[in-house]
Amino acid sequence: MVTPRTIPQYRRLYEVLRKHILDGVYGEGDLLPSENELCQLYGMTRPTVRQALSTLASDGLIRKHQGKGSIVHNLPRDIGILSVSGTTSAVGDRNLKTDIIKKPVLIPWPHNFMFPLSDLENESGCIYMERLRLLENIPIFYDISYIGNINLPRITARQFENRSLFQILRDHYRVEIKGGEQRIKAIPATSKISRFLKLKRNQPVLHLERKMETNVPGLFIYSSIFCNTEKYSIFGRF
Amino acid sequence: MVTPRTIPQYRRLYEVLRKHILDGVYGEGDLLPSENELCQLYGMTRPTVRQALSTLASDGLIRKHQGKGSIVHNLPRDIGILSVSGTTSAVGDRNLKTDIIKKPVLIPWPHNFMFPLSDLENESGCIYMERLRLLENIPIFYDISYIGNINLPRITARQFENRSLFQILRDHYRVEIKGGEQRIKAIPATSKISRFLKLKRNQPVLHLERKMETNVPGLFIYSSIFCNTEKYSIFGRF
DNA sequence: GCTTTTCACTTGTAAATACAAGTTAAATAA
DNA sequence: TTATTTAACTTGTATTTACAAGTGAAAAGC
Repeated sequence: MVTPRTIPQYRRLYEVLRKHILDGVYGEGDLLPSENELCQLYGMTRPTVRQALSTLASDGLIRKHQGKGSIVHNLPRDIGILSVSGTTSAVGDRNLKTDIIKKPVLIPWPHNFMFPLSDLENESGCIYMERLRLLENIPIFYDISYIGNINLPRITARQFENRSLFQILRDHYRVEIKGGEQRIKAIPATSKISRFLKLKRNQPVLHLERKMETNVPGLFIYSSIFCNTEKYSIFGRF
Repeated sequence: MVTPRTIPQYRRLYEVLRKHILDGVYGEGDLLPSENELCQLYGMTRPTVRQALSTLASDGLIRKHQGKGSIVHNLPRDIGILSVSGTTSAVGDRNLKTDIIKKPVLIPWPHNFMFPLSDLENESGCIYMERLRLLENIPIFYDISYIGNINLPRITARQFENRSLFQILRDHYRVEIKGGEQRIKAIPATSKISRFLKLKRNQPVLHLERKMETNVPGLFIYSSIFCNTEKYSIFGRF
């Protein structure tokens, strides 16, 4: 399997600090312990600590200032699906409910798929599902997912209501998202989309087409997401 | 001054490799020289080389594979303003023309500005300008910029037609973009926007509100960008 | 001919060390 | 008291060294 037997030290420290920030142990504007202090606290050397901190910085959770230190930033209050970086999808899971529109089924890939496919992907078909994600009972995302049918036994039998797709992939199949690419457009709502997102016909909708890379070679996850941005914005860092 | 007297080695290597990739010296799918080879070629050590490569990887220009090497990815064919990361705005400068709608002027900040402002910013006002950016003579971006009026002498007198705003800030004021945050929405085109972007009224338009941080403390650059995504998509990596 | 093993090469992780450069506050001098 | 200098912090850059782990092709064995 592709499972790393041991999680790297810098990764562990990253997870710990990330949790502390999100849990509020370190609040907005606080200074993190200095790199040397972290070395002592967690028994690592500075390059290792710095590797963890630089990941936090690229997540936008901290800001580094030469001579001062690392300052907690933690501001994402809008919807943040743009950054699936790190470990979890960045949406605050609090009030996000997921409705399954179409349960996962194994089908051939659609013709003229939004991204080019490899031969292996084409041969093995894809697992298709549709979900609706609601924030405070308002439908926000209409999410169509395509998962390459590569080494994911019994995935169509799983329950996707409560846990997120990525959580299941991580816990049961050790699949992690490493990164990806996306295209963003503003389009008028089709009748289908307006029905799901409870919008008027032709109202502007954000359309995201995403290709996500995983730690499993050859396995990609694709999403076509339609997003009602009337009340909420998509938030991102760069 | 905030000027680094010497550009770090890893930065120089990053710029060189980036240029080579964008110029096609290394093509899509090619293997970059191995880290050890780059060490020899440029007279650096491996950590330094790796620092350059990891920046390229996060730009999405290469993909690293343990045991194999660094593979050139270079696929951004869509418009890539989402990632101002690195040195230049990521739009291919080839066919991108810029029209000045409103020349830069010093004004007070608008009421109810899209981002909260510091006291210092509020006191000193902002430099305001409007630009229209055309791709193959089709208006794509209607860009409203607000620059904190902090230590940028004579900026309102400069020519913004040819060089990009960020280029001028970098060359003349040594201001570099370090990162930022943004909100994205799909909105119906107002009459003003539809006029500039040559669209029908109420047609969906992508709206980006961005706050960019610089290497100058207290200096932020804000943009409100309206984007015609009928023909082109916004492209991004994560 | 075919499979298996080995080996050389790649990137990944980690330590120990050194100095440069920005920041802040205490100590010093006017 | 006020302004300046110093010193003790911080992160940034860079070298050197070592071993782990993934990849792929050549070599060895069947």
